[in-house]
Amino acid sequence: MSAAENQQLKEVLREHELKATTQRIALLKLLDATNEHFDAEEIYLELRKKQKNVSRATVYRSLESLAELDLVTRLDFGDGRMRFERNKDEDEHHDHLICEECGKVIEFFNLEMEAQQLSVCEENDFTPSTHTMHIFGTCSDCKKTS
Amino acid sequence: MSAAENQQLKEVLREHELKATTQRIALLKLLDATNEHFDAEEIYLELRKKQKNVSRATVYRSLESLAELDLVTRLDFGDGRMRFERNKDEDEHHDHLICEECGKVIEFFNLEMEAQQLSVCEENDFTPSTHTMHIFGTCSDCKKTS
DNA sequence: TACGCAAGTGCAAATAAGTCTCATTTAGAT
DNA sequence: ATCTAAATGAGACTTATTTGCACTTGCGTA
Repeated sequence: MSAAENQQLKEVLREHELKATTQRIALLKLLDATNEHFDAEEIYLELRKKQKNVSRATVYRSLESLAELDLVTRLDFGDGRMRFERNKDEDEHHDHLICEECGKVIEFFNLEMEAQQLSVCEENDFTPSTHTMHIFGTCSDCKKTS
Repeated sequence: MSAAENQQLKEVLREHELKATTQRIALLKLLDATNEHFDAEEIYLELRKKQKNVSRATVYRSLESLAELDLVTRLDFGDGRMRFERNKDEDEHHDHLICEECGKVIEFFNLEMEAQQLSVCEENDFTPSTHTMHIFGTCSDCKKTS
């Protein structure tokens, strides 16, 4: 509810030439406040739970605009729906470990891997724009349980 | 049309405890013969074009069984449909460079990258099963054109 | 502070990819 | 040649996402 946070998000939106609507602000605030990787439906339900009136269509459309402007990132874990994470400031790219049992997502960054990616691109005269590296498997918690 | 190829594919299927149906043989033969990364609909249309009678449901079901047995690999390039490639013999895992302009897919293998992945998994006490590494960007041909 | 209008929203209908049901067919063991 | 579990075809269904269109709202301007 912080007015300061609202104000800041309004500015972020305007800097990117998007109208600062209550729906978009609520959406950004939600993503800012979580470490989870929500899908569109979850975002929709969370916003509703918080008494924000918003429609599914708006959630999808907002996420699209925000992703285009790199304010959020689309994540595809291969299970048929897109997930979204807020692009915290201008921090470094990270990749994901995804637990196939509990769905937990662990973020990681590996400099050497990034370097290898660039070298692969050079070898193939390929100009990279983005990349995704997902490792699927079993997390430590789930190993204990099983 | 080679009877020898048919025979070989029949055996492959049987070794994996799948009935060697004409549909599955045609599907495998198609994937064997191409370097493209077809999606289910494309596979369906290609088979129809070749006068093979097969239904969409069978394409999906066959691809599922074949993927489970590692005879084909599912590829998710994040555009909302799964693509498939034949798992040539028992060769090494490879990753993909995907041209965002022409859709071309270049396969690569990088030993150092695979090693880094394992080390990331260890650091996080994570047991990997599979991974995907996709680099999106512009291929050399498309760079020339633009 | 009120006005205008393009940008944004809500709703419901439309798509798109993939899955499921069930009656019919077929591979392959006997 | 016969039998039966496995596989298939047709189409209905599901789930995620997109779109058309009438209505609303930010926000620049008077």
